[in-house]
Amino acid sequence: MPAASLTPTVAAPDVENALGALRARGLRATSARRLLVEALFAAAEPVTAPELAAGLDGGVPGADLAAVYRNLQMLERIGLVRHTHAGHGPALYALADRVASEFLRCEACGDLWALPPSALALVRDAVRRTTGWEARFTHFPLVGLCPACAASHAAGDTRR
Amino acid sequence: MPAASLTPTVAAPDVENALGALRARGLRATSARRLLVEALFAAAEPVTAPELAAGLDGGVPGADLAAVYRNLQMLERIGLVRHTHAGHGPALYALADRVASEFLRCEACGDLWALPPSALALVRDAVRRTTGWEARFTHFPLVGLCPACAASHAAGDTRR
DNA sequence: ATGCAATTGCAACGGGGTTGCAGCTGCTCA
DNA sequence: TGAGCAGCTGCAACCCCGTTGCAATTGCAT
Repeated sequence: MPAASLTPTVAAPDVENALGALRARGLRATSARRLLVEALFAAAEPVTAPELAAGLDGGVPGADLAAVYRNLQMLERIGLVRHTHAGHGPALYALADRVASEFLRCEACGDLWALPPSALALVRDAVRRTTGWEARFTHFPLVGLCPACAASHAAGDTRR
Repeated sequence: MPAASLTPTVAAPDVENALGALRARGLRATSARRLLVEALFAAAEPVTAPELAAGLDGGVPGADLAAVYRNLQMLERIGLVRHTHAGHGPALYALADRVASEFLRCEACGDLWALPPSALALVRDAVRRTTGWEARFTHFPLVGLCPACAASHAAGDTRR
């Protein structure tokens, strides 16, 4: 099943509002979901599902990873949440209206840059002109070498 | 451990030559490796490790997946082999001097395009100019929407 | 309050790949 | 030619990231 994260973004100013968005769609505002949404609002940066599950243990019953995944998936279907694949590790989740849309990941040092959507407009233009594709660097990053690694690589670097 | 597949490509005209490249580095040309290299030479397109292991059962002892992975890794370190991540499935391996260097993957329909390295020169230029990065679409593809999906998406598509 | 479908929590599973280790085997050197 | 010994193999167990099945629970509309 392809077609992921192409849902329009939904912005929620706060936890109550986000839960309201669920109820409006006939979904239930359960305590597990409240905790998850609170954790997402509390997170400064995109976080992994295990991190979210770990952070959720403010509730007595241990936060279940499977439920976290299910709920993240549902929140993403709704448009409240978005995730990115930043390398080989687990995906990073964040409230949809918070993510700085575009990512670059360095293949050599692993560094991840987050850029405002406008920053790569020229790149998207070039892709459109030369291939007809509509490039998106939100769900999967643009991969390459960051300036530092590109430099050390151009000079005959001696790593390894 | 980042830093993958940045080794310079090594071309081997045939199986004997490839095995020679191993010996030249103090590595052993074992029968398992011979079978693997033969399978790679026989493959018309990039193949997965499980496919390689399955194809290797010309030898009496069943080809071991773990050994296949270890040997692919080693061949890649040497520069004889390269792999690409074409979506969510397993990685695709091929002889380094055979891969059509650049890939585009459609997030909506899953389609994968392979383009000659020159095709994305302008894109790499745009990336370099606007970010200072050296983009590479060989190991991880450029992700976005293919022309068809971009069109149906622009029109208010009703999928889902 | 009551009913009942939506959810949870737990455990088991699945794909993709890595690792530990005992035993086998290319390769080098006498 | 064959002995010695790293370098490998094959097997099984394991790890990570998620997903799924299912019985028990719980929102929430009535």
